[in-house]
Amino acid sequence: MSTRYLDDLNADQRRAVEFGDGPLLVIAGAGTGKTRTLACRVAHLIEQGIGAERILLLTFTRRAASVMVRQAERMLGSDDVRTVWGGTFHAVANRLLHVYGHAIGLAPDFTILDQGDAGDLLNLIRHDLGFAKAKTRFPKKQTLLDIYSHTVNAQSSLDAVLKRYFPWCAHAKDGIVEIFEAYVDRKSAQNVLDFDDLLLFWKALSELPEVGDVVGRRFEHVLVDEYQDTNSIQSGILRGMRRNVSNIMAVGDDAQSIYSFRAATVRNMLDFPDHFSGAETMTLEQNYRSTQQVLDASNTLMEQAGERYTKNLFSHRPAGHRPVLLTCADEPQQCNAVCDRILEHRERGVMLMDQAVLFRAGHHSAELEVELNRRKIPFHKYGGLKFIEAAHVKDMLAFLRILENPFDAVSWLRLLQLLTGVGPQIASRMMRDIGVRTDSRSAGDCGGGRRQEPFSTPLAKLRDAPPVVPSAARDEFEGIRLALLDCLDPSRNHGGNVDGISASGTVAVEIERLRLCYAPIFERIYDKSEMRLRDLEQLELIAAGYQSRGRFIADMTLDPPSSTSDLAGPPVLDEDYLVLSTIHSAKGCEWDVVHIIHVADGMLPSDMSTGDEEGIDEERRLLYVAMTRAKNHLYLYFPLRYYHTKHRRGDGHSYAQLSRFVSPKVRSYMNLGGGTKVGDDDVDTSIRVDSKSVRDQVRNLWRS
DNA sequence: GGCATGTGTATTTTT
DNA sequence: TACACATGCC
Repeated sequence: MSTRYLDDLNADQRRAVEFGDGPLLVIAGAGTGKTRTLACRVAHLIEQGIGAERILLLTFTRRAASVMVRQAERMLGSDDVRTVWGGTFHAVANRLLHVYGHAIGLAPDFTILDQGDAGDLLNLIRHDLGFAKAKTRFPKKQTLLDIYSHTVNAQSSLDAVLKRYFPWCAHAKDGIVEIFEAYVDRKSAQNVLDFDDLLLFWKALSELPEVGDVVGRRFEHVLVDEYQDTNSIQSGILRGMRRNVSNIMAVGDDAQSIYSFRAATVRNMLDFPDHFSGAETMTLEQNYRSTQQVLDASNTLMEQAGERYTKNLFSHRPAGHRPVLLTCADEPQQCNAVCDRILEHRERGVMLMDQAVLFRAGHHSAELEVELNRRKIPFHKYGGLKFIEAAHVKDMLAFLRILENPFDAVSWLRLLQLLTGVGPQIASRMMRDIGVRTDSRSAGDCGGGRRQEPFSTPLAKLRDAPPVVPSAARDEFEGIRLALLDCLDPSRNHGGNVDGISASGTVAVEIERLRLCYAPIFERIYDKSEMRLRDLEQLELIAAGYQSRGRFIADMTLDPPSSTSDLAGPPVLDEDYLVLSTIHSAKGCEWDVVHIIHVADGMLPSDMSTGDEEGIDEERRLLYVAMTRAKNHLYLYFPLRYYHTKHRRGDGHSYAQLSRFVSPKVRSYMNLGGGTKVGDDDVDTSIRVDSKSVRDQVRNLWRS
């Protein structure tokens, strides 16, 4: 028996791995080997004779799950581990609901609305109910979705959510209620679930008397990563899942809780002993990632937090370099400084892949990206706008979603409106013609869990009694119609659509077919269609790896390709590239060299979050997360001056202030430096004063 | 009435 | 840059 992997653990980690039955909470600081501990736990459980398929490993991203499974695989030297149920709450919910959803009246061919789709649906309702032209200001689709989502995820009343987080929308409460009602109805009529529904339905499922027991007992052990970033509904799910079997291990770090906008709450960690009786708690404090210098600065940062945290990380790694705070004249200089440092490290042998640039908001890297391109430094960007959010990619997925779920009105609406002369009204009429209901009354019978035959539904009507089409759109519509029908034609498609499993390679074939009819529309609507066409080819390439259309669509929705340039061209294996990432997306990652840019008040903390203490505390934790990603070298960059063209006020620039988090005490653990070797004479340090008016001036940049 | 087109404006973080 | 809204065209 090869238990060699246990020898690599320290005493605390080992206790966690070898913990017996019952609930366990592990408080694991940054870089304390959390991932390895979880992976070992998985390996250990399997070695103890627990079937891999009886282990549920809930992580924050799909990638985290697969990393751990691979590690466990290596430890055991076998691929037994593959059948572990690993993934995000949402992905697991999707999988379980396909199996057990019928128990709560869900047809198994439901499709999932991503954030954009959900917003579109809300917007549609907002228009239908006449709130778009109301005299009083009414919340927009994104705000509506945020309110809805927060209410669901925090499991709290609409009143409370409005009052606490959206006070400026409180006046519209009645209308919001009306919209939410319709939203719920329409989703059910269309056989679609949004992200929140996945959790909501899973929770309901887990709480059912009989099926809930079956679902819960299916898993002997439940392991949860990043517990500090779970929300109330997720905690409810876990309690539902552990009514009969009490084995649960949750791992988290209260100092790294950065998802309160998704209603995540540290309370889940604090309340763990109440939620799971008999729970034990352990703490991991030895950091293996960073040098003591990086930890000193990070620990000091957290000392200022409103709440005191009990952990203090220590490292036994040999002394390294002090973090560096670089003051730059302005943003262009910041870009130069970052590039210079990156290349310096590269020349000293640090691969680009072992370096990362981190920032608060997706667009903070815009200028840097231009400079990187100019200097021909390859990079992949994580977070921010994604491949999947591009209009043309969404169009193609809408085609596929209609094939999967012909009642998906959001997708129909999207597609039909691509046609010339077809807007919301005509599209709705056409949908009614083929039996896709846009209102709240259910069209198909979704109860009973019986799968719809592909041709018993709108697609049959599309084939046998096509709707009337405006003449300008006739040709293009006919193209779409034939393409959709071709995709479902058994003679062309190796048996077509049986139980959602199409014959091998069919999804890719479908995309290829659909692209034919989409191409002319595509070229009419979008410019730069060359670039966009490549995206569609890429989509087809990804689809080639899938057998089931349903799986493909679900994966693209729940776990879309995270890096924009992942898809830019054919992947070259030994290609070296720099990582750009939002801090949120950098969670759980580590790099040899970390560059944090825009460490200025208004950026970090974001002035969107400086309203209350809690918000500011979370921003501080964000900087903490960013800093603790560094293994050996940590750089913080701060531009003194921001140029702004948008609000033409004064001379077009204003002075920023160093982030309030980088206090004198924190600075005392850093080396201070100018941004660039060239052009330092441009820096007028005398201007850097603690003046209120300066601060206000900066704020005016983003406000008003 | 309904759609295409132009203009202005606001842009955190993600499953 | 993408979206919401207003205007003008069929």
